[in-house]
Amino acid sequence: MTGEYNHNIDAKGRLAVPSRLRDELGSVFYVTLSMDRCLSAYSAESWKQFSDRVDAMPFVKQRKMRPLFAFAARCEVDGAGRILLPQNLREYAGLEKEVTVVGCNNHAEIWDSAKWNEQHLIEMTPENIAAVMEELEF
Amino acid sequence: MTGEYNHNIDAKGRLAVPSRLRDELGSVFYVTLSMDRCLSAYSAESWKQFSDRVDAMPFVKQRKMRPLFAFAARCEVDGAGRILLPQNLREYAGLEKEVTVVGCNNHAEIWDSAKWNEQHLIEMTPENIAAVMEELEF
DNA sequence: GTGACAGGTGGGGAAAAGTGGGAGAAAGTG
DNA sequence: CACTTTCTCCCACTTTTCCCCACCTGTCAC
Repeated sequence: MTGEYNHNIDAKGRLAVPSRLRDELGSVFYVTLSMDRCLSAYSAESWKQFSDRVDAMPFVKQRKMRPLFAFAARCEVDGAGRILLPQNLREYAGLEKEVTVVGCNNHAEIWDSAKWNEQHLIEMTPENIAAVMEELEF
Repeated sequence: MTGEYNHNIDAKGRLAVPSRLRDELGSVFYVTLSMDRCLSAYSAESWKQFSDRVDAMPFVKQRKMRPLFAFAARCEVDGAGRILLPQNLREYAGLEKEVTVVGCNNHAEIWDSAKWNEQHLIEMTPENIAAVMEELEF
């Protein structure tokens, strides 16, 4: 998944899934908390991979993963290509109205646009790109 | 199972099963004690897995598992999608009226809402999420 | 320039979920 | 055996959700 997409959350908490990402996310996918106070969306397939992996962990370690499930939402896209984001997730990520959806290879991230713009500035410098490629090792 | 759901226990000790979890828990499931003074609900299927596993343990070890069975309740959901929580379980978890049901991948947890809100604050910080994902290596 | 189409946005109404309470059945108690 | 208490099934009400339709806007083709 690639690209940056600006969308608005409407009064009911609905967010349009960018059409370019719709195929890759599928008609039912999962959204959960992520670092940097943003949300991450995973296709049903990669969510299953993830949850199977947690299932295989020892009991005590499973408990630590609790927040990732407790605050995850199973989202079904409606006829107009939108999902309903639960209020607790919106609050966590500080989503009010303007939202940026960011393609991140195996998942998509959902940011408050203002917050993304800050992050964006940091990440989009030649210096940072150089640093990133340094880490690539191939 | 995913998500956070707030419900009220009524005067008769009944609790509505969140509709999003109903399919996964099934029409008959098991509720028992858990850590952190909350209750855990397991689908009939995963309860059987669990009890089979205990069955396979050496006798002396089985005895230690006794409380998990002694205080477990087999719950049947009624026509309105509710279960009846036995008083001893409610007392253990300090459930009065406001209750939060939390999806935890392979089971659901039932918390007193006030207690969950405290836990919630700890688990839902970006720092904690970052630490959790660190452990995942996903 | 204009029409057609696709993507995105907004809102109303039917359906479902959640909540509360009453009456009859069952179980426990003196 | 009578009485109380608990459980369970049923119905009614309120709130929320979600499904559907309509509109708006930008893009592309002609």
